[in-house]
Amino acid sequence: MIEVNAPATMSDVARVAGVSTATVSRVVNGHYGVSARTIAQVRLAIDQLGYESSLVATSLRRSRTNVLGLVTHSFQSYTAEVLKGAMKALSRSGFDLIIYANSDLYGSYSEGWEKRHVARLSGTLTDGCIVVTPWGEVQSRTPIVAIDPVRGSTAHSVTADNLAGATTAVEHLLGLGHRRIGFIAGRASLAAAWSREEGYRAALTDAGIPVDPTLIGEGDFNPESATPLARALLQRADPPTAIFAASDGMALKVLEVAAELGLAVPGDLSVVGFDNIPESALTLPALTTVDQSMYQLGYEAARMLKSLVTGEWEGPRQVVLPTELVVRGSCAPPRGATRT
Amino acid sequence: MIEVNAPATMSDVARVAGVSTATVSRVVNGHYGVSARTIAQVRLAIDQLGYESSLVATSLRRSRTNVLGLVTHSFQSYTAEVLKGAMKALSRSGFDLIIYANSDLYGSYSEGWEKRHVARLSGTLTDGCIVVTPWGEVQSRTPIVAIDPVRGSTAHSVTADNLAGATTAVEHLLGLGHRRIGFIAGRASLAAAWSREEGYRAALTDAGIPVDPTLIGEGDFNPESATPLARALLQRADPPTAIFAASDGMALKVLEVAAELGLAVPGDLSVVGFDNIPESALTLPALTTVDQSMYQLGYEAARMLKSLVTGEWEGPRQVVLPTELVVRGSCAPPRGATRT
DNA sequence: CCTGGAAACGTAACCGATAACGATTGCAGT
DNA sequence: ACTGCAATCGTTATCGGTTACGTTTCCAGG
Repeated sequence: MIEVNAPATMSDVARVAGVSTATVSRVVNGHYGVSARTIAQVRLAIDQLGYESSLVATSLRRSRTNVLGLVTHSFQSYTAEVLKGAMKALSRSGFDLIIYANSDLYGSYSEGWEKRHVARLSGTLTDGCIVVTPWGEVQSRTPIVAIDPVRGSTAHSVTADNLAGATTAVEHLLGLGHRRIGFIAGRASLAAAWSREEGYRAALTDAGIPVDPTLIGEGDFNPESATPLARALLQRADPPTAIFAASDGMALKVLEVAAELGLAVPGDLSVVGFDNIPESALTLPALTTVDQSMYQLGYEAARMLKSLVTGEWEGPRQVVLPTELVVRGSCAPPRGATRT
Repeated sequence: MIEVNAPATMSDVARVAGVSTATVSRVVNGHYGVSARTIAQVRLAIDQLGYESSLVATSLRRSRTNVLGLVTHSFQSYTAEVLKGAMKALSRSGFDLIIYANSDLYGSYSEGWEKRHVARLSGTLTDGCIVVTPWGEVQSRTPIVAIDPVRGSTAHSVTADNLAGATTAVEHLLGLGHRRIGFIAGRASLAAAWSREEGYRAALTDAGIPVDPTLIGEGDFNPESATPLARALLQRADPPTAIFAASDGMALKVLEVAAELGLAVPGDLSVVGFDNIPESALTLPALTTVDQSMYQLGYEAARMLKSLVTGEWEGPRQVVLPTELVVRGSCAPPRGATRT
């Protein structure tokens, strides 16, 4: 293999092999209609020049590119899990994955980021896109699969069973004897946030406890949003004995506020989160939370998108994956209560 | 904004605005030579059609694309840290980031993956690439920055101060009174592995302790490689009282083997790792290790690559970042020894 | 009124690859 | 030798933009 300065192009290969670019293209793509001798010549030239076909040129010309895109608002620890799962689903499938992050939009909280990202990719580069936690509906000429879609979306999506997970979490607190349970909600437009709140309401209602709207704080999944809400809940004359937060990030902030106010966890206050991010195992006490496997979400999303692109998807438009309660140290019976 | 099925192309905009595509291009790219009235017309058409320029077409024609690439062998939890750091360095710089993962190569341990990935991107899509832990030298027409390069590489790179980190780790063990310290090495071709072994040797030599080659196991950073090596070390007639592993992944396997052999950590055996991956804080006992900030590595690599592309890089070819010893519970003085 | 030159804009080649189509070759059958 | 049909291969238009270059417009100055 000869290392050249400028990367070899298809016409370089064609010149060296003494054929036309069309023939090189046919060899590269395994099309019919090339003699064995010519194939060998072209292969040789390709090896000599270290030729690798340009993703860009191929994408521009072809309708199918065999590349799937993934766009995300920001990179978190769970993003790596999603990517791992997606790559597992794609391994040796012939589909490559491109993750695109725009430097202007990254980290800023501007509406419509997912549309712009997808538009940039789906013009010609990718055959379809996975969108992680979109804030709005995303449309595209090519298939889209959302992980954690917006509420009311009928588009293709993969999501955890947030309703059941939240119900289980609150039932866990109820089982410990809690009766006044606060809730810190997520970004209202997201289906995940809505389902988790529904689970909270359902568990209480099923236990015959009326839902007290003043015990619900309107967070937005952004951890910082939880701090003032937790403060407000815990400084009331009649504070809740437990708080269920719609995400681990927010639950961690609840722990911070509790420490700041001199409340012992789980002695004075029980806390439950949702997501099971790695950090929640590291706090003291470790956070009881609801696990949703981001790996699994990534895996299913990629599998679904792949089938959508090839036109062989048979499953439902919306895939729901199970969740699991992870009991750690942040919950205990309320003061002066006996375990029911 | 009208939602159309097929994404609007530049000639669509040109037709609607009643100008040529060249003029649209000039407006989009802010070039001189367009009247204010025409600019307004074109802007209007762009908004009406929801036009977004095609990354692919632009890349193909232009030499500069303002997109940087990042390629990695696999997605790990630390990969997200690298990405976070890189995006921080790139935010509002005008450079976007593309991460490319090939489904054929992913997870398989085939030589030359980094070359193929980079070739795929640098043909035309990106202005430069960050390569995370390459296994070989990577060449390209466009600038390359390696995170954790191969040994002996003179190319641009960012790496942690592995030598100092390893030295500190072993000095910590020596300070506790250990004299027979085993070492499980990493993939020999990587500079990081070599430096960590050098640090191990240097610390021992400085303490006047001869290096015993039979106490060194040849791992490859793959956690599984450590299991038989740890077993061999610990089942000797004269086992070491401490083991320093060149990565946390391997150190965690050492803990497993110790448990399997009925050895108490840190009572019977002290263990130190390297990397400070999230999991090392979760084990019982938690792993003492050397922290290298992957966030910082990603940040510096992106900053360097950006400057390299714009031609304004003034710093050294190789950037070295400090490390820090994180003392947790996996180390104690050896049995029957007093702290020196 | 005429000329010169800059500003504004269109035309067309081009980036690297693909694919429809046309041209050439080889060979079997008459 | 001639026809006919495959198999093989080259030509060329094309994907969506960018840009060198040419053309037109417009206005100031002589």
